[in-house]
Amino acid sequence: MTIEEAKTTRDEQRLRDPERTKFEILAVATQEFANRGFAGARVDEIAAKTRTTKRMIYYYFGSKERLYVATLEKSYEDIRVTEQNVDVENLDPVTAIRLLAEFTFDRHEANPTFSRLVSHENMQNAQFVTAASGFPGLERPIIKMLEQVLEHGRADGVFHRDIDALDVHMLISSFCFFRINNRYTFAANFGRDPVEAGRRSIYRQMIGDVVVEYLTSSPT
Amino acid sequence: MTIEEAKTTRDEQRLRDPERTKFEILAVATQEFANRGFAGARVDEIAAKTRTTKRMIYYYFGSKERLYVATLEKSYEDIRVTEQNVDVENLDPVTAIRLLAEFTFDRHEANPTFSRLVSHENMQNAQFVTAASGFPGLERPIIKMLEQVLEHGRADGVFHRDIDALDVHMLISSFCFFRINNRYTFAANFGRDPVEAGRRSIYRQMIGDVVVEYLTSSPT
DNA sequence: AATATAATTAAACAACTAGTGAAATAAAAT
DNA sequence: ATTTTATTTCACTAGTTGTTTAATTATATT
Repeated sequence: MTIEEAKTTRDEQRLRDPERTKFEILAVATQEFANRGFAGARVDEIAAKTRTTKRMIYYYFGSKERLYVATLEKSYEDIRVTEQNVDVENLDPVTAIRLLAEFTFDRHEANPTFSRLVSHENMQNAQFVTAASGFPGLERPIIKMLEQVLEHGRADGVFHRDIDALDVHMLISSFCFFRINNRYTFAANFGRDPVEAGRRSIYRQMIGDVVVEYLTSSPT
Repeated sequence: MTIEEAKTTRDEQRLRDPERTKFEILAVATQEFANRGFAGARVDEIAAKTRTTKRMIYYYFGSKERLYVATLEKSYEDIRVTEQNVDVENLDPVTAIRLLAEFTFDRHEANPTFSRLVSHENMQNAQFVTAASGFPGLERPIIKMLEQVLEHGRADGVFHRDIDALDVHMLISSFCFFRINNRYTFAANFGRDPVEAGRRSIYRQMIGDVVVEYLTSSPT
């Protein structure tokens, strides 16, 4: 269900739908928190962008902070679900690792909201992500997949680097994250918008090449 | 002059020192804006952490926004100065590019404040960096150096990739930036703090290897 | 030394913001 | 038919926050 669906479907059958109300609040709040951060977001503004009222936000979520945490949890859960749909089981390691890199590349581009939430969390030392340990979606499927591909690649003798899944993930994520999240200052500083449509395929191939060349090369 | 110097030197000779007052406000404001962002920072808090009063901030900087822009300008200028002190003129291209990568790596670690300011700027679509065009420090020395090294490397036949300085810079910066700025969520999500002292040399070498292997490998 | 200028302090203002309380309404569930 | 639950309205508080008015005093100038 998208926000638009939730909005348009409303009132057609039921005048009251707690699930839909909660969903809409959460969806709007996610956008607001992603765009302005926890401190910058305004409860009144979130309420105004929903079909419901500020009072309902407190009715269902209790406080601005609990609403914020709820958006974080939902966003992490969504990422986990997305990653579960990737399958590189039967591919050769080089193809598989490139595919995982491209998947992460696409995910960042398709869902900048998540990256923005993450960025804001880091700017406040991840206080809410850390506080809510037992956070759902913390075992990220992508890591398991990377581990298998790396093991496979080493067994086949095509990967020669002594590096584990977490660091490969960091290498891939950093590039994809930076391209999306630092788009504006990069464009302002260097006169090149890295998210410009025409350059997309260049960067998508680039991160794949970077990872493949690194893993397949030998330490000196 | 550091903040500490400005604080301790104060009052020894003169009770009033506009330059020192301005400097201290700017230094404290930079920390506050870097830590909390423009919206999250509090003028009262900035004032409280200086030796002077809130009124002086308005006396010298006019508004919170102009103070913020001043910290941005100062920070960019500092980076430019730092980059000007790098010299890779007489090194072979592979050594030079690795040195530039390591320089950027070190710079991010030594100055997380700048990265945080940049991150916050991006979260608000770089509205202030963009607005203040004619911004000082926008021609970054590192780009010129990368251009020369890349040209040299291609002339020598050791670099085979068709990639320009800006994209190499993005590859290097993204890794260094992510390691520092996404430290907290990365640690919370994956149980590994990428800024932990013991892992520093691994990542420092890794970004060098990644860039060198990518540039020296051939497109397929 | 007298005066003017610039730096500094103290306090107040006005707008904003998260959260609450209370009361009323009515759709759904029982 | 009755109870429960979801929803709206709206005024209000208590605390915060960016900004300003006015008075004070150190330093520079004449």
